Amino acid sequence: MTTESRRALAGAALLRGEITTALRRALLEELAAVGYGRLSIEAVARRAGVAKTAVYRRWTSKLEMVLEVVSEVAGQRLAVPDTGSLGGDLELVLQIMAHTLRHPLASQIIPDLLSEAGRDPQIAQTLHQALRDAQKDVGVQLVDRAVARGEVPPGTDLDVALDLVVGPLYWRLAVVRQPLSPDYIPRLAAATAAALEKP
Amino acid sequence: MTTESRRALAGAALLRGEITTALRRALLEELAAVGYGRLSIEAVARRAGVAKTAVYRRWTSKLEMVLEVVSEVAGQRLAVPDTGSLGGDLELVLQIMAHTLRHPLASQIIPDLLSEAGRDPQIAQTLHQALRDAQKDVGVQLVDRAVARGEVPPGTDLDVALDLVVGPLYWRLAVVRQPLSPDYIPRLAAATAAALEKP
DNA sequence: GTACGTCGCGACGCAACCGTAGCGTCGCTG
DNA sequence: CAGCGACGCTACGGTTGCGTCGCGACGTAC
Repeated sequence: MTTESRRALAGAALLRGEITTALRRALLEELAAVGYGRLSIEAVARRAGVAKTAVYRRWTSKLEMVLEVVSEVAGQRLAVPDTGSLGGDLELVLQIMAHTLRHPLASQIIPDLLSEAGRDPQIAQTLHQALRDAQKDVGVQLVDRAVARGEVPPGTDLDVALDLVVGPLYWRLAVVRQPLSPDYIPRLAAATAAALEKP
Repeated sequence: MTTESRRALAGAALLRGEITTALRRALLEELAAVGYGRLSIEAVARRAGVAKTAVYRRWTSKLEMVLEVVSEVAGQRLAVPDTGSLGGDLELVLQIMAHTLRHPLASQIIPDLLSEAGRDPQIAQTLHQALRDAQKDVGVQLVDRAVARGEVPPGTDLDVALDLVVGPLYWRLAVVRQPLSPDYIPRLAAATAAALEKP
């Protein structure tokens, strides 16, 4: 149940939604600035301009707070329109990915939490759940379509295909952090399409 | 100048190499266990079974310690033998990468530090230097050879090519952390070769 | 209009880590 | 063989974050 709905239902003096919003925003900013490891509840409250107890009234721990806020952001589904060809679909998906990974907060938070997922099973479960869902979207909307069009053979290994689509751009933007030349994404899309089309 | 060479040169009562070694090892273990953000010098010394001052005599800060130890490990060059075909070379490189990324310490430390590199320019410079060198090795030994063989066109975009080789496996092993099926690497190598061979 | 419940806020004791100073010891130097 | 320099170790004050408690304020219900 969201804070707002609770306020609407009860009409009583419950959590003030404006402060919850400020805390959510402050959490993401702080997460990007110092990372999960160094994240302190004090700093989040300070950044939101709010007392520490405001946090403890809403979440019981740093982990719970991060999981709730992040899973809400990460849970958004992605609709990929059908452009009519595998190459076109690929280019569109890569453009969307690039747009997301270029966001200053996202480009810091995503690699940080993914690395933390190697230590904390709860973070791992939450993030890998979100990843799996997002990848399934891409797999269904992109690979399955290409199979239906006859562009790729039906026996295509979905595991390899997904890694081929997502891996290079993530490596480039989130790991090596090099800028993209203007025609990088079209080239990458073409090369990836070639990899998928060959049996 | 290394500790050992200083001892050999001066013959005086200098840093004991055994303790330096224990600290290096402890640093890597601690780095894998808690990450750079939470890393404390106290914990490293404790893990090495040594007093805190032993650390401060060798390094002035946590950052300097990490940079020194990590850059030594990361600086090792990679020689890729010529198997005679692009597909064979690719499969070999991917096998070596997979072997490295499966090491328990490396699989934790590498993503952690790479994510920290987004915040700390010094870490970024050190790591991206190492990455650039390693990628150049792969580029020269793998792509250039393929061009010489006539397997790929001379105008191949090296940026895209390198991301295509490294990205998918890194994504799979270091980010999603899913196990590899036995024929995953051959399939990935074949698909990547197809992506490179098409102009 | 009054009483009650929940709010945000500042203050508190506790624990961990930082970086440094003083101590006794060991081994090379002359 | 005497002296000295660098060693590792224990101990210390200062800082930061944790999680909790009691206070006054505010709005709702009766």
